[in-house]
Amino acid sequence: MELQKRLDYGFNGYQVPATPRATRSARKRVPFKKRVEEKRISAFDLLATVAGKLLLDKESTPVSSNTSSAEDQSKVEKNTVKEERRDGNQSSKLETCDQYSNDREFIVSQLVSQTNDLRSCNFRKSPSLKNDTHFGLTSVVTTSDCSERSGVLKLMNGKIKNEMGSLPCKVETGPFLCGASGGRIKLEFENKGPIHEELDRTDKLSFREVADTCPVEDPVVVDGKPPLLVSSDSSGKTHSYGFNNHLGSFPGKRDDLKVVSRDDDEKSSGCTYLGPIKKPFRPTPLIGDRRIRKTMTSKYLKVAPRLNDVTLSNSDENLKSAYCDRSAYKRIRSERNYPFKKRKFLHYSSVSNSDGGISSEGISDSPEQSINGNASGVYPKMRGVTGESPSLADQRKSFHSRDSHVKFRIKSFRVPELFIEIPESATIGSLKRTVMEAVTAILGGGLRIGVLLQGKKVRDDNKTLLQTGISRDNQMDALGFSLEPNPSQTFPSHCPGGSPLKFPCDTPLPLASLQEEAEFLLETTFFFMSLHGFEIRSLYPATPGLVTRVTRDPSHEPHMHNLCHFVESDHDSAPSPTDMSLDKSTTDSKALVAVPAMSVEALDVVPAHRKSKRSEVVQRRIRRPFSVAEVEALVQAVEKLGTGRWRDVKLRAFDNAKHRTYVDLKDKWKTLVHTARISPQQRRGEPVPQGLLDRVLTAHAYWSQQQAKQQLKQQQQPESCLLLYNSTVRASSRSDGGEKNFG
DNA sequence: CTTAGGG
DNA sequence: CCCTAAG
Repeated sequence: MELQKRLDYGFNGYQVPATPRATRSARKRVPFKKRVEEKRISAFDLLATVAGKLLLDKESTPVSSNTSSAEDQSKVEKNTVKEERRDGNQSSKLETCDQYSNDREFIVSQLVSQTNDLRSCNFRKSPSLKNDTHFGLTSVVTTSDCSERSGVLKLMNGKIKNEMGSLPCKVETGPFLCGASGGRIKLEFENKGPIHEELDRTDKLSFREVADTCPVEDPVVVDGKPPLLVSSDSSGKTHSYGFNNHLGSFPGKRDDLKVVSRDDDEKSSGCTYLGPIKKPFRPTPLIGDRRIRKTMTSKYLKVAPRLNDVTLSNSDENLKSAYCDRSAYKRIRSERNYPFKKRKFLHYSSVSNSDGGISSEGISDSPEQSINGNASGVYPKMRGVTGESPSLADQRKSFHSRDSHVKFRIKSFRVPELFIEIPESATIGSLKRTVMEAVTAILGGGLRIGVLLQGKKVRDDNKTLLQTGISRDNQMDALGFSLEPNPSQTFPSHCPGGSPLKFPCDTPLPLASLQEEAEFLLETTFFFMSLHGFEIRSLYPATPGLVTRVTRDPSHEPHMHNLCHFVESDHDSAPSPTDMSLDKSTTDSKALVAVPAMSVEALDVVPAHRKSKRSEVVQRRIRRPFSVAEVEALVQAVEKLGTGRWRDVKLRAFDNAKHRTYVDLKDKWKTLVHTARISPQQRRGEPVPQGLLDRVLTAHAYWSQQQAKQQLKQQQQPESCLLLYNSTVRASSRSDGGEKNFG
């Protein structure tokens, strides 16, 4: 047999399209690699910055001036990414962070699979599935050895757990403080190991909160179940005030979501957010691409504000805003089809409405505010000493008496809930990327920190912690932090029809750089993730400093592998992502689109001018050489239909081959012709029977001739056309129906 | 969306 | 297999 030569254009792999058409159109054309160049690392800086902000070290001398005077430096020691899935009615974590030794937790996201999505992967169906995304940052004060951190990505039972390794970076947070500015804020993040200075302090307490749990005092907690777990540091040496911040899950309106119907267990968990979304993450509107324009119909991840969440709050404003959001959302959806492909960018949804959408004034006092923040989990709560042991309390007291420093420890921020819709046939790589994108969108919009005290937003940045009362024990429980969209990123001008939406503009806190940082945050994060579970590292240019620090944890591979196998099994035996782990191709974004719930307005509002297209991680489809059988089918179809009707060929012979588009078939034919013309020795790949190749040449010659005649026909006068036509019919013994039959 | 072609 | 211009 002769070897078939394969034309190799140098691509390493492709992703398998879930749906040929949609997939194809959804595919990104811009190499992710090109876009993810410059500021990868800065993303982590942002992370560190955010975390750093929350790690406050108040000094005895209050500064009346602006917070800008404060100098912050932080080193990020560790970052852990986790994705957790909650079980339907039980707001229990399916999987708790097994490594709390890691001070820094980055809980990324949860996946919601829809009815028809990834069933084979054991994903729960949307209705019963509740997903929460957590984005947590924790300062490092642990004695555990963090020098070597390995990122881990686990995907099991619809749950992706990723633990990131070290994220080394130093961040200087200038002007902005976390709400209370009077004091000087010192940010300290250690890259390696524990911060020794703090280890010895006995006046610190560390608290850990279960990811899904909500603050006890949280108004939203309907069941009254205390979600918060308080734990002292196991090391016994490190004591600090720790708290978890939760960005409430983004409320998505069920009606609007085709994807997932959510359960109400969130209420019990008290982590739902109802505020309007103000800040959209800038979408990547590649509006210019006509192809993508139409494609966005069904495949995408949606995150929408939940109406029912709104009901939790009493405030008319909230309801109103929610309503507005909803209508806005509808409007958007109806009027706009966002290109599926382009929807790489999830819109950043704002966690708090306090800044803008709602009247800025009444918010702080309104009951719903607290409800929102607490219940929705939007506002991270600083865990108080609830249930703290006497000794601990004493320690803390002594601490306070000793000096006026207040230590904050933020265990994590919760990322808003994500909804992801992905075709059953989607690859694991697609799933990964989808999650990635969703998280990226949320985190990439630029963040700022909001401080909540007793459910009220502390707007005066110049107040000292002391003045605010944050330093008092009784206030600690009521202290919360929120991640909020950066106001500066909103672009009112982009609002459709002079959008009714208002954007926060009260706080100039965010640094321009912060936004930038935010954009790269996830990107960078995923860089690390890619080293582990996501296997997308090839997409990112190596970042020596970072890369070297992260080690791959093989133990996590199995999960991914299994899933991959599952998904891939539907198709031909394409190499599973695992197999191609080192390859560039891993993710398939075609059928996947992520749409942040809060981003409804964001879509309208957000400009896409951002240079960052980092989320466009779309990779090539996985390469799937044609089998002899396929070639046979192709040849047969082409013999019948000719070389100019690839769509028909597709329909005729590859209708059920989802991964073969007509373009693919056309390309294959091209290569077949080429193969047939070259010597057998030059051919590569699976040998194609010579007989088949002969037919290829024959058919190609025939149809080429036909094509030429066609053109001649058109150029010449009608008469000659008829003549030509007649002669052609005779010569080629056409079959009826205009299809050619080759013996 | 399809074709046709270059990469 | 990707990307795009054209229709």
